Amino acid sequence: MTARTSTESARDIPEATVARLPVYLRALTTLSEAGTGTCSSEALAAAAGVNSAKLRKDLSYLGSYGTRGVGYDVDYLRYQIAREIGVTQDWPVVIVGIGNLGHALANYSGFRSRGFRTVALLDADPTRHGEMVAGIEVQPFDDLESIVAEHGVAIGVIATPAVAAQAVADRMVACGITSILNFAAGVLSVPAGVDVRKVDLSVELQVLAYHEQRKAQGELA
Amino acid sequence: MTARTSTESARDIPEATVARLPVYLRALTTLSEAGTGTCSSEALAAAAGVNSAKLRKDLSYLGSYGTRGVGYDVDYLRYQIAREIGVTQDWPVVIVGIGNLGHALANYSGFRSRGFRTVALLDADPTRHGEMVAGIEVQPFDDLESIVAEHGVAIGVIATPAVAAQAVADRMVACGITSILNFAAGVLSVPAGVDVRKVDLSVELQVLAYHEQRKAQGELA
DNA sequence: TCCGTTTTGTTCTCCCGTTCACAAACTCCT
DNA sequence: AGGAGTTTGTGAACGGGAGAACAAAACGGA
Ligand SMILES: NC(=O)c1ccc[n+]([C@@H]2O[C@H](COP(=O)([O-])OP(=O)(O)OC[C@H]3O[C@@H](n4cnc5c(N)ncnc54)[C@H](O)[C@@H]3O)[C@@H](O)[C@H]2O)c1
Ligand SMILES: NC(=O)c1ccc[n+]([C@@H]2O[C@H](COP(=O)([O-])OP(=O)(O)OC[C@H]3O[C@@H](n4cnc5c(N)ncnc54)[C@H](O)[C@@H]3O)[C@@H](O)[C@H]2O)c1
Repeated sequence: MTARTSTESARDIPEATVARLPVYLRALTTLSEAGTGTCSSEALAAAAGVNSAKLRKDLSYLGSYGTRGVGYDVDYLRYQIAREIGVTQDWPVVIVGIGNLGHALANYSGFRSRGFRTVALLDADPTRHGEMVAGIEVQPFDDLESIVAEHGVAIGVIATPAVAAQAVADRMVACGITSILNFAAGVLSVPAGVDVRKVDLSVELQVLAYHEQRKAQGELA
Repeated sequence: MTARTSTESARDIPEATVARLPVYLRALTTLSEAGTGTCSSEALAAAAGVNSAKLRKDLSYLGSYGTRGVGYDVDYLRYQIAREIGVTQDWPVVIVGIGNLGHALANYSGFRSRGFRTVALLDADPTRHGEMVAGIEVQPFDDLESIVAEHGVAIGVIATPAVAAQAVADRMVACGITSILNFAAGVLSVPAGVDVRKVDLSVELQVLAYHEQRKAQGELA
């Protein structure tokens, strides 16, 4: 239902912009680590791989954090974007399905360093229980409810086979998870108010194949 | 350069549509396996998780493969989409960087079944050489050129740390690879004519966090 | 053969996102 | 203090994609 109340918080930022903010954040972190104190929209845009006009417009949705004639203070802007995205706080995450992909995700250090803390690894297969992955013990999927309640988990990752994905999503939603990152193929149906993002590597490769095929066709002209 | 010659092949399909064709393809495969011979745009759209008008418009770019009053022949449409995307043929692929993620990718059966054949696993770390992953031996990264030449590889996957990604991409491009799927963070710069698609899991999680934060804010109203 | 029903293919309109272009604002130099 | 040079923030034009709506086409039954 999500009743979209009147206060509806501050301004709302276009989806396309939201998807780019993390990219800017990473570029700023790189610049900061390189010792850069200030940068122009042109320089930051180059580092992020976008058009500078687009970058400025994106940043303008957050407020006026730059100085005309000078540019942006790297650390200040970085903090503002991090705050806007919500990665100044720590987000507890559960990963369900500790197979090939689940192992890789659990071992990935990039999540922790960006404000996401894996609080549990869950799998339905009893033979996997007790295994330690990246310092965390694999637990039964049935522990989901208690873990979510205990840690206040809002974000869940699904790395199970496609056939199990909908059932896993249903359980997640039922116990209060409102954001899901799904690696399984197929469409997940969830109630309004729950966000789902899907990562589908096959689609990516197939899009590449399409363009590749067109290049090949063009060559015999 | 890619000189975009005059013939420029048939009609060109909007990018947004190209990205959805693989989704339709998967939905059709599922329907076919379930024994469905014919389906309406409404039914297929539901299976693919999109609007039916959008689906029909997408399909109209390929041609008129439906029958008014009846719908689409599942297997026929499936073949037409597969042909358009280019997955009726077999695409040889190399994966570079056989760490956490590289292992998961190599073990993933979904690629093979969709027309992508992993012909080599490459890593710069000598201690990994000789290891068998999914029936393929990990080879030195320096074998890249000979493997690409031998198998006519056009698509490369980068699963190395971010610092190595640009160098790997350069080597790939130099030996004739024209499509890259990149899992490493940061921006790859490649010459015109080379397609790069990037998968960034941190970005996905951060977008979820943004919306999650907004939901939380709304609640205290 | 003719009419009602179903469903496609396409046209039209609207909206979101991208990009251009420029005034406003700030710095630095003289 | 003033002018030249920079760079931001934004108004406006533009392009592409999403969805509604409908005419054209096929089918089935009488
Ligand atoms: N491996 C990859 O590189 C890759 C790439 C793209 C997509 N995917 C997708 O990601 C998913 C996982 O892939 P994978 O290669 O890790 O598969 P996998 O078979 O190695 O792992 C799946 C895990 O999920 C567990 N599981 C099964 N049903 C479950 C349930 N109901 N509840 C909890 N856990 C359950 C299994 O025990 C297993 O450990 C698949 O849907 C796959 O299509 C994987
Ligand atoms: N593991 C994940 O779930 C995950 C998630 C998101 C993004 N990523 C990204 O994917 C990439 C790989 O992640 P990972 O966890 O597998 O890292 P990893 O360190 O486990 O593996 C990297 C592999 O690349 C090899 N390598 C390093 N330099 C190389 C070079 N120049 N040429 C060839 N091979 C080289 C290393 O020997 C190692 O085997 C990283 O950029 C990471 O940020 C990983």
